[in-house]
Amino acid sequence: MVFPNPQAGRGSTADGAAAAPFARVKQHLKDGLAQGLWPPGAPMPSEAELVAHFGVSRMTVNRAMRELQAEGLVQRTQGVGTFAAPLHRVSSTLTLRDLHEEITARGHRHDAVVHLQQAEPAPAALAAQLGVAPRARVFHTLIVHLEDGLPLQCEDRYVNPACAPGYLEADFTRTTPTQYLFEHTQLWRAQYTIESSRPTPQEATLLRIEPGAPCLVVVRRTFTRDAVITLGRLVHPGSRYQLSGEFAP
Amino acid sequence: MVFPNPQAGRGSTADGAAAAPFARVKQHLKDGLAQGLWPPGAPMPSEAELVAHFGVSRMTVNRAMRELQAEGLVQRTQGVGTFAAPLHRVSSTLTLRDLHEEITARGHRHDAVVHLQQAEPAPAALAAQLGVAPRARVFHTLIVHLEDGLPLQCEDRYVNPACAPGYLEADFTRTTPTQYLFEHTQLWRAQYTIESSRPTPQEATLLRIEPGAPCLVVVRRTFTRDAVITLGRLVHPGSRYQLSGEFAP
DNA sequence: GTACTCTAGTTGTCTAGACAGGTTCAGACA
DNA sequence: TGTCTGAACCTGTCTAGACAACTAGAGTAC
Repeated sequence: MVFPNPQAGRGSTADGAAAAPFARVKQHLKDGLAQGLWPPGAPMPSEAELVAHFGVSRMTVNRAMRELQAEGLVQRTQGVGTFAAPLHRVSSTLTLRDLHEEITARGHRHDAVVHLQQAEPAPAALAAQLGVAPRARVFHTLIVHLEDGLPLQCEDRYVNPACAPGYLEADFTRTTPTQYLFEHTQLWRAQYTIESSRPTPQEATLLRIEPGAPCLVVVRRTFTRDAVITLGRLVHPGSRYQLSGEFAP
Repeated sequence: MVFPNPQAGRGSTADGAAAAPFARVKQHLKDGLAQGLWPPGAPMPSEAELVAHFGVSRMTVNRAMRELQAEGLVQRTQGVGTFAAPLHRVSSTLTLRDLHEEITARGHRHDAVVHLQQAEPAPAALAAQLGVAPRARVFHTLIVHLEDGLPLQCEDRYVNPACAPGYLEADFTRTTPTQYLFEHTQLWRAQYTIESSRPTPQEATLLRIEPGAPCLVVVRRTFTRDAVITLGRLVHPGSRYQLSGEFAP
């Protein structure tokens, strides 16, 4: 079994020798993987080998390996061994932040205009998606969010009354539905789709964009352990909004 | 300090008592968090308390807590304690799969039409983004991917020749640039943005859509540890393509 | 040749104890 | 009143050893 040079690609001191055992072992393995010392699928040193090589206890080596496995860098099989993971897929944690947070984090002003906040009978298709009886009353809000006065998001949202009975009394000029639902429901699971499409005529008017302008549309459904909490359609002018993310091993 | 009922919300047997110590402790804590027993910011039991309550060793409790921290469910501060994490952000791992994989996984046929595969001098702006000298030669491909004969993605890509010298010789009707670069470079970091915009006239023609049709545009940059590997603009007709993802604690 | 058993090697898990480093707060002291 | 000190408590880390579960391959009996 081969070992990468612990000094490669880093400063000369304060790491290879003096560092804590766990950090030393884990960094050594990450370095080796980054350098391509163990190509995808290749067997990596066993825990016993690393114990002997570093003079640390097996628990320490085991923790390093377990964390690399959690990070998707290696694959382990009991009774067989540890192998460098086949190439990391380009994936990333995409965070759908609360819009209020996002705008204020940019140092801008967030305003919300509530166009609709009422209970109404759900059409059959919507009722099915929310998991309520057809024609049952559901809560409906239509809110436009502005960043420094410019419309950034049109939020059309239906809420299951059973999950958030007080939803119609909330003041959505002071808090966002996202935040309200976070605080008043037990969020358990969320689904979303992201697509590009044209706004409806109403959305175009509310967002003050031309009717055919491309929009980034996020449809989000959130669930408690058992029921659907809310179904939201978030429409953003393509010219004013983009999602971004990053991935690193 | 309070403890949730370990049986709540689950089947009656085979878990609370017989399960392995580590799994038992971790599930207990996750249950309590899911039930809202420790609201965001509330102090959770200390390791010593959990050791006494479960009759396990501290290493076991520590591992459970450390993993919950890695999952973002709790926050820990040395000398202070462990606290339930403030609101779980709705975040999710968004996987940008290789398009070939994605199409074949749906049971459809994938074809690629290579419109351009050549070296050309990089304009200043592009050179800066790729980290090469202005007017240096870079590799350029323009490929349209089709799903069952229908254009699904227009892939306009620039590649740093230093990272993938053989790029121009690859047969991109048989493999995708994404896959080629995965196999021939040391991917280290990736950035992407997702936005909605109109296609360029050329893209509209290649994708066989009307000029003003909304498109989902993903711009992706990938890096080795030191250099930019590639810069790609992936344009998808909004009517034919959407991203989706899911989040669960 | 086939089927079985045994063994060496590997990861998975757990324990009991130890020390280090950090925070908080009460109490002593000036 | 203000400041320092020390105790109590917390997490962070590491060790040495143990047993369990699993796999792959060598060897053996049929």
